[in-house]
Amino acid sequence: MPYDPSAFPPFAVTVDLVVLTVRRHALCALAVRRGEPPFQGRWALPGGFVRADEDLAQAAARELAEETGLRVHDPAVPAQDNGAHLEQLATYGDPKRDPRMRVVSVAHLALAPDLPAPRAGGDASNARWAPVEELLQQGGYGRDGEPLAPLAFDHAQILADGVERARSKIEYSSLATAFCPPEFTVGELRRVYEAVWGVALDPRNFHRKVTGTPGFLVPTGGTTTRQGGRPAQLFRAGGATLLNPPMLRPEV
Amino acid sequence: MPYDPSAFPPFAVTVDLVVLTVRRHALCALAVRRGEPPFQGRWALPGGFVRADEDLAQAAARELAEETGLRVHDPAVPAQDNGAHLEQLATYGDPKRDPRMRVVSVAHLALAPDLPAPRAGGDASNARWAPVEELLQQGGYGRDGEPLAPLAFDHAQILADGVERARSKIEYSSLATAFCPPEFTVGELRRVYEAVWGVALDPRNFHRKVTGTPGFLVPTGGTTTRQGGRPAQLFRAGGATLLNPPMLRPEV
DNA sequence: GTGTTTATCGTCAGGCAGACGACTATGATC
DNA sequence: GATCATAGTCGTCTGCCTGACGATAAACAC
Repeated sequence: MPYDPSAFPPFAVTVDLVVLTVRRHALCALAVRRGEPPFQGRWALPGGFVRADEDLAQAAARELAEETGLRVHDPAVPAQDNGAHLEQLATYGDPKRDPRMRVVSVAHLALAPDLPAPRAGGDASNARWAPVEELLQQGGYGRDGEPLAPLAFDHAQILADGVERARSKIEYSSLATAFCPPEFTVGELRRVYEAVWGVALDPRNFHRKVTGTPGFLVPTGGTTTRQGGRPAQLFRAGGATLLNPPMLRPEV
Repeated sequence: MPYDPSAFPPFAVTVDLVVLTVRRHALCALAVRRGEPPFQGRWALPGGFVRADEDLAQAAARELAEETGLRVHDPAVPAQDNGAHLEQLATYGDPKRDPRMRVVSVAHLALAPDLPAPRAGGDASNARWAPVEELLQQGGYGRDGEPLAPLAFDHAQILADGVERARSKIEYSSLATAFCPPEFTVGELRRVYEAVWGVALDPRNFHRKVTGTPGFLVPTGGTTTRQGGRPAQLFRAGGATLLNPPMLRPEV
């Protein structure tokens, strides 16, 4: 198959970001409001073109930094929590997914601790954290009375895929700690699982599981009472990335 | 961010295929020999350009049919085994991965039963099934005395990612049946797991596990002795796609 | 028949998870 | 200060699943 430059159609390649965080007991995603057609005024996932000299992961990290100020966690510095988790999610290339031209989008999934406030070029009204159920639900009205319109393009599908990836991945990996601040309690970690899965977990069994898994949590020695009640031990994420055996989400 | 056509660089988009099968107790991948530079004469994964009006999955299915004659299993006809399993794997877009131009490749993973013989445009010498260890190993000589050169482009990485995906996915899904003919025995299925994981499994525990998982296997009523020894029951793949609890590969 | 191969059924002990009781240590309220 | 509410932590018990492995069954080769 010769690589005749006239033999292949040109594509635009973008990265789209599913940025997830946990706020007020709910799994939330970052959404930005589109400023121009198509889908003008509708909410969409943040994203942008891949530049000529950029790798896909670089482009995703750049977009993430532009939208949130987050830096990407460097796997070479495991002990230091220096940013968000970022991984490639999937690629979407339906010929009609963008009405103007042929665009292939490489979606990425980012997991971040709760952040102060989104910034999209400094305009806060054009970026927000929204519960994923609200973004995926069609029709009706959001918490602020705004009518719920589906996300632009195929972004509802991308978001759904990203949420499902996150939900399944925290089962067998230590990725849930990416939603937590550098130091956190077992209860805070449990509330992350509960928000992502949308279920209630038994605090005692959860405590036994996460503290009994070698390398998952490392006690820092400190305690906190920021959640009220009895002071809780503080932990950092340990070096283990895979949980074996996994923590399976309850069925139904 | 305006979609000014002059604002984004044009990309070529290809699909590359990791086609896996099990032959003679070994996990094998389809490799094709490159006919022109770069990497002329080297082995590579099959693949090709995505056409202007094609979805990514369509392009991958078309390439798979061109290279192997396989049709893709239609999920809408679960009971009928009408082809191979095909899923998107990951996307590779390093700016230097192709020395000629900017190419983004959307890799797909295909799992197929053992096939008669590969065909690459009718020329058998330019396509072959090779054990994945041989394709991933650098230096030395293959079984036929041919010197082992690394796969072209970043295809060794793509192959490694595809193999790891297959190895982990048969843990928690019924996907291993995609390596089997429409009717198969428990022993044949076990040999698939053994080949993919490269380990030996206890036949008794394996039998208990797969026959005890509801919806995994459906007895057809027939038996066969094609493996020698006592006749074995024949099964088809059941409707279940997820195994819960999973069948974990033995550690180390 | 004897030996070999493969399939299939059973048994047993250990590990792990779900259900849940009990106790501890803080802040809030009266 | 006593009481209450809240959250954290330690145990116990039971049932399920798995790994290790014995035993039997049904074919073929000689």
